[in-house]
Amino acid sequence: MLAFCGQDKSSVDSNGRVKFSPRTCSDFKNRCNGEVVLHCLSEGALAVYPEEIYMQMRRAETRPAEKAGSSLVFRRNLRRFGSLSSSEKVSAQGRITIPSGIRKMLDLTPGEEIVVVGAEIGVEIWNAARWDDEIEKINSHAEEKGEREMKADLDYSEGSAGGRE
Amino acid sequence: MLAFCGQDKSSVDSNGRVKFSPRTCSDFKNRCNGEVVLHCLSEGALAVYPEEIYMQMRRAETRPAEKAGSSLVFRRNLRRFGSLSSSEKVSAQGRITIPSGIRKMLDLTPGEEIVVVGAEIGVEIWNAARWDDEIEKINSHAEEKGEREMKADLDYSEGSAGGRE
DNA sequence: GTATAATTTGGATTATTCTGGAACATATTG
DNA sequence: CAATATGTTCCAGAATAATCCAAATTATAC
Repeated sequence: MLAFCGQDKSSVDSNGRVKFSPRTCSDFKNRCNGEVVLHCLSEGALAVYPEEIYMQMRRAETRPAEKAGSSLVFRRNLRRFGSLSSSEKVSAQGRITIPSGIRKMLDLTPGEEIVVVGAEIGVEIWNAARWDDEIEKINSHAEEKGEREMKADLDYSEGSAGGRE
Repeated sequence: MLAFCGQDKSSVDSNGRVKFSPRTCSDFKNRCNGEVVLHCLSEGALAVYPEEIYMQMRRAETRPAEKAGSSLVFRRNLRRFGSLSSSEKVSAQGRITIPSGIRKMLDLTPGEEIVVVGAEIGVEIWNAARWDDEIEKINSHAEEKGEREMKADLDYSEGSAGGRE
């Protein structure tokens, strides 16, 4: 059975909390016993990853201390992941509290309509309006890519009489 | 005997559910005991694949966590497959529920006329009007390709008297 | 240092939606 | 024409979502 998939509409409660669907809850329960990392993405959503997944993501950075001494780009990268990530635990009621510092940044303030989106390795929490923009971008990109593939298929047959294979 | 072939007209019930034909039901029963993955395609239909088929499709992605940390394209890909896919089980009555989040996106809202189309590795659920457009596109593409092939065949014989082979 | 207030957290209750199944109607085949 | 298989509709039970409230912890002021 697929983990971390689908979309769930929800909202931020008056205390800045979000409740996950039962599906998502059990996915987190199974994978990491509810131990997650919240990470603020530059595209404007809050990623929620099992702790282990986040560790893998950061393990990609090797020898950070050495690089940090000489590279501003690298220091800013450490800073970005450090300041915009934090550990949380999904509560017994299946809720997490969004850190107040990043609520305004992501339009996830109390009362806002949100969408919890599966991303295979974890989920993402989007402001509903922002998600509409994002899915539109994703779809139009995929469409354009498809159109180009169809065009290439026609051009291909022109170049090789008898067709492919 | 061919699996996942042909077309069946049907409709979406008041609760957003679709009933498969007995043929399609037994195809899913045989292949995957009814465990399927629904995936929203960019061309505007809902693909229904046996879970194993979908897993093969996605196994192409290796080391997803590491790539996700540094690539927007990669994150959007995870997001696309994650948010637009979900596990379902064909019920004892041969029905599946279309996730509400993707109903509007695909014009598969309650009451809509639909067509369940065989696609060899699984089936696709199309809004009836959209399916008419799609089959038109498929046919005209094939026609155009045929025309170009015939033309290329002429050009070929021009260059080498005696024809090919 | 203590008491009060405010904020946060966890839980329980109520209302709504969803799911599965049964019953009935329709179509098809022998 | 009858019998079987299929499609459709409707309803009851269950699961889920939303709201509200109480307890606890923290912060602040005196």
